[in-house]
Amino acid sequence: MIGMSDVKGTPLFATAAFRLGTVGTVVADRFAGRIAEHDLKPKHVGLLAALTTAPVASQLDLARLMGVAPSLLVRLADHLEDLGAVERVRDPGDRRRQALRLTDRGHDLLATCAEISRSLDRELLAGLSGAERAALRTGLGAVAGNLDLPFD
Amino acid sequence: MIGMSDVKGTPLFATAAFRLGTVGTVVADRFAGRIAEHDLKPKHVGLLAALTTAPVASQLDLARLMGVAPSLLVRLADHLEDLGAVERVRDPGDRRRQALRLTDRGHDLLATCAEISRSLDRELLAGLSGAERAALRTGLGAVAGNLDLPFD
DNA sequence: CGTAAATCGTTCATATCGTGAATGATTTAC
DNA sequence: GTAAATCATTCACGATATGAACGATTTACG
Repeated sequence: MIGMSDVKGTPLFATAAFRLGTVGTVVADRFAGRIAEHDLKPKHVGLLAALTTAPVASQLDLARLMGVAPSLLVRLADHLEDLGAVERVRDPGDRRRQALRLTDRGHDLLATCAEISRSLDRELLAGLSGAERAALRTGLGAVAGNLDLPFD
Repeated sequence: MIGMSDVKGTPLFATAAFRLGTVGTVVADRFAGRIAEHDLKPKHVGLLAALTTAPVASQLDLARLMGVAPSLLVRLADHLEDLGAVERVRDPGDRRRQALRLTDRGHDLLATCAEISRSLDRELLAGLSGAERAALRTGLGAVAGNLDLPFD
């Protein structure tokens, strides 16, 4: 009976890949709508968040971490600098490198985004038990690990 | 002691919103990479998939279902028509309406995408027990429901 | 040493994607 | 039977991400 299960295979709608892709996209869009009033886009928040795990990092390292082109990271950093959320500091040991540093305002903005995320969670997770929420969270964490995403 | 829990709140990285947004985005990107050789983008697959639940539907209905502008749906349908995956058929009862119908080739393409999704699942879910996978799937289904996404 | 190659940040041109406004054909309301 | 609404479509536009080119700096190595 080897291979008896999955003869037809999981239907497309039921795959984790399909559900993650569709649900993730609309969640990201909704998140984008809420942070727009703070002049932020999801990638800006991703950059701010990356700076909390790697307090100071070169722009190129950050670009690789986020999986975006270096030229894009420049513009993200420019915008965050305009907002006063990050500062560029030349690495004295290697003057090519621009390290990004979170300012107090950057921390504040990040705290605001965290509150928005929690508020979004209340809507997304409505009707789920505590155990179900925990299972979803750890499941997402495991998938993130398989994708080499830098989560805690 | 009202409000004692969540004094600091769930950290941003641990929120479902943040994890869904980030993980979902990279999963969607990876999926996009795999279907590219078939001349498809995620939205094309979404349209094909929508046609399996509503076998024939007007383009405007489909646009609303997918949450995209009607003008975009025209271009998605154009491309799928070029690929021979869908046919436009005028509704005889209301000749303004163009109904989209999946062709055999469309069904084939969708089956290919389903196989790609299952293959992606094997990577995303590596290391998760059967129970964990099931919990993740139902959790995603529940979130999809809270977002009014049309899943089974 | 000193020159060649690599690295980092930046700018720029370009491709792509999604939207909203305008248009034409058809249908519905009154 | 005329006016308003609906559907599909085209078009111009904004926004986003990329890769190529460039200047400044650093590293490798004859």
